[in-house]
Amino acid sequence: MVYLPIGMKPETTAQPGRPRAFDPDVALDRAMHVFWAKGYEGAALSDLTQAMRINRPSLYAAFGNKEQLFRKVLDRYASGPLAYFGQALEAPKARDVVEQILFGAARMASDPRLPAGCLMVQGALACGDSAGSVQKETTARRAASEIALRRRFQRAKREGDLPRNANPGELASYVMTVLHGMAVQSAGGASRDQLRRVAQIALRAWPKR
Amino acid sequence: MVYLPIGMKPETTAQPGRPRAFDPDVALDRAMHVFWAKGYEGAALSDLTQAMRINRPSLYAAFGNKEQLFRKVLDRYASGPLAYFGQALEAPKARDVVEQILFGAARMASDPRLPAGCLMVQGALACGDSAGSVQKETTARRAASEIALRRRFQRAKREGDLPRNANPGELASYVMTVLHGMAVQSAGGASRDQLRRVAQIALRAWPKR
DNA sequence: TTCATTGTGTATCGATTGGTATAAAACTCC
DNA sequence: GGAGTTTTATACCAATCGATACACAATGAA
Repeated sequence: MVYLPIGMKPETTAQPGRPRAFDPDVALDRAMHVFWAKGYEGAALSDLTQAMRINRPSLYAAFGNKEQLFRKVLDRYASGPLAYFGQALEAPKARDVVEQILFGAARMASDPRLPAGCLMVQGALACGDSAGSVQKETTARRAASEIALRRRFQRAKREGDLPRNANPGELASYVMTVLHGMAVQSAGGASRDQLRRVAQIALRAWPKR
Repeated sequence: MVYLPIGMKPETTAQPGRPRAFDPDVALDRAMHVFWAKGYEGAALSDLTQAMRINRPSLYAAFGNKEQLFRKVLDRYASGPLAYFGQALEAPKARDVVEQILFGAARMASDPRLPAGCLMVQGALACGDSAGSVQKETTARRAASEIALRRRFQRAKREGDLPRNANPGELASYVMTVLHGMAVQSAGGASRDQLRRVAQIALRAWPKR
């Protein structure tokens, strides 16, 4: 164990050996775009290395293998394009949470700088046996988001922010359903305005206070 | 051109050559299950031939190639498991149409005899370049369903079945969004009851007459 | 400089992919 | 019983898949 000087990141300490010629975060972003657009199975290693502008051995040395790279991409996706979801959970009212999630999805899914749809949905929705592990991973992350949303609605119910007969689990499942449906619509070419109109209609199902 | 005897199907006429040892429709059903569970790219030819219980040359002789087999599977899917959609369009009221679509989806997506989710959604949502053609096909079919639904709502509006300020296009887009979202939820393991509760909530957004 | 260490680039690995060539088997027609 | 025709079964094809071996380049430490 080496104790690093305070305030000095491990990445910036001088390491012996040849320094890498690429920024891992930039490479991850490029890999994210490929997985996002083509899915886990549809993204060939040649597609990834070409987009990441690194050679194959560099990819394996820096990220392990294709599956581990995908998991790192999922982390980066969650803390990047999907960050609006976690922020939405902090909105003061449950209704605001839902609005921010649905309109945030409409904004992200139609960002011209990003591929259409949602990586958590189309990354590995249905795939062969060799990708079963990453399929479970994306499924688990979607389920985790739904649980977080349910907990948020449970809190809202305690705070009198939702009617006493409201069912937080069902409401969370409904919001996630609309969210995932918007991802499919986006993958099918839906525009930002179309997605926003869908979000507007979906909000009409929200229980009156 | 050969004129066949009246009332005699071409398939039942005696053909020269060795008769095929399998029922093409049964084989198609089995192929449908594979594509449905694994997606177009995730379904290897070895998976297909094993499930269809035919050899590779028989598959190519009977169905062309993998892509043409997938398209034939899509046709069979539309006229089989997805038949409830077309029937729902014939319901007398727009509200009944939506109910039949959403609850029909809940029933189909959780049929234990069928794979989870929806083939039109997870068959080729995001895939590599080689599958771009089938991706366009599934996208086009989803869009065609939305258009059919919009036309049905336009008719409902003319019939006074929907308020004058209702927007058939937006309503159709909303219903398709919920439908596709339910497919994702089903692929993630949602039960029939969960899907039905989601459908119930989604219906609360429907405009009052 | 010299050594140790790490990243880069090329070339390749075995396995699997979608797709066929070929010959035997099973039928109809003559 | 052949002749002609179509399907089946085995074996195989080139291409691509994810993953590496190896030699060399580029750095820090001694």
